[in-house]
Amino acid sequence: MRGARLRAAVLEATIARIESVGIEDTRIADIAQMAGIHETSIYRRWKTRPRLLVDALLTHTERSVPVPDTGSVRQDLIDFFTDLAAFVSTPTGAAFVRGTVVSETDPEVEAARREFWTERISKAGVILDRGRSRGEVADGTDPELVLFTLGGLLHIYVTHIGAPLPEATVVNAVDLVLDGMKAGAPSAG
Amino acid sequence: MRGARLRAAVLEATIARIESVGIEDTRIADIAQMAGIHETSIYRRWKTRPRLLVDALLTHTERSVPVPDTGSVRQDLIDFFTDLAAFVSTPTGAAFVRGTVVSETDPEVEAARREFWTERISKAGVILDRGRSRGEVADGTDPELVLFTLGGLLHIYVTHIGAPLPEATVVNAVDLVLDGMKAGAPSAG
DNA sequence: CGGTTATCGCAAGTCGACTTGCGTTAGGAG
DNA sequence: CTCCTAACGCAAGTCGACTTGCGATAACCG
Repeated sequence: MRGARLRAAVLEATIARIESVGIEDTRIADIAQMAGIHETSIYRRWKTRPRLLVDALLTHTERSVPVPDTGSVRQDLIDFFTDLAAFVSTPTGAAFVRGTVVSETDPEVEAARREFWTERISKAGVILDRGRSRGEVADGTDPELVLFTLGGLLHIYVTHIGAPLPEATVVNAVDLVLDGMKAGAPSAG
Repeated sequence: MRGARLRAAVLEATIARIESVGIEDTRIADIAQMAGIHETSIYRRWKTRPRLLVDALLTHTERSVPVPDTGSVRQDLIDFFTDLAAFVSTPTGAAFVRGTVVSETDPEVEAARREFWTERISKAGVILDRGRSRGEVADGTDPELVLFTLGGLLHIYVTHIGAPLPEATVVNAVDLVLDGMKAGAPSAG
């Protein structure tokens, strides 16, 4: 076992461990044993535990960033953030949100984390763009601000509230933000 | 040195260490030495490092939660969150926001963290209440949702973006949220 | 198919968080 | 002022993250 095969095995073992015992009790010694390789190989390739966790979580989540297109900004935003809320409510999702934060001052993890979110944000940006071309959204609206604001709500729930966040909250938040974005609204921006 | 005096000395040493070498390089052995007490005393009283850090940060920040009252919801919100943004941009502030996240699955820290934020949120809630009684804010508005949404924006910036967040962003975010709250707005709820 | 080399296995060790058992003393109760 | 007990000092040890030096080999290259 070496190279790409080893990497795949370790990543798979990492995800398996996170999902079975939680991210806290995921020892790299256990991962190594489960992957059938030596502990040292992990440290030489990933350097630190946070990096391995982020790499595993990132690789495991890369797929499936469905950006809805229902013809309504409101519905698109609700769908998108309901999906995100669902993901963030799973053990893996919560682990990812919190786990990336744990890294603290690690430049590598910092970069990976930023990349992950900015990618998601920019992809979701088309929701706002389509809405604007449809006349649903005011011209001066900053897509990034809207997305970060909505995303921040989910984020603070996971990291500081701990509560599962009812679906109604997403709808309410979208409406809250949306009514300030509608073309007919008085002073949006 | 014992009891309350010991506690004060340890807390002071902890803050000093955080501010001089950063939260990452703050060893409890160093804190013990700086406070002139033994390492064991810290572990017996605080149990874990995160708990000590949170306690120190919390005690050190307890004061000064100024809730503005300018007569305008918009200005009140801008002032409040600009202050919060400033705090969160300081080393201690960022350490607190991120540090509380580090705690992960510790019930004690979880509780302290929740208490900290809910206290702030509830205190700031009067801003919305005053606004509603003034007719600036729609009746159906959920103060908590608004506060968490705005707070979440700051939070995601600190934890995932890392950027200092320009003052304009606070203003824009307040306007974004506010225009969905105004009594004249169509569907705020 | 033989040679090169980066990658891996293995052992031994560092470092910091955290625990435990026991002796000692501060500091309040009476 | 004396006694009592919870709080502290100290030593020794556990555990997991992370490092390092060296021998072994898998995998690509020719």
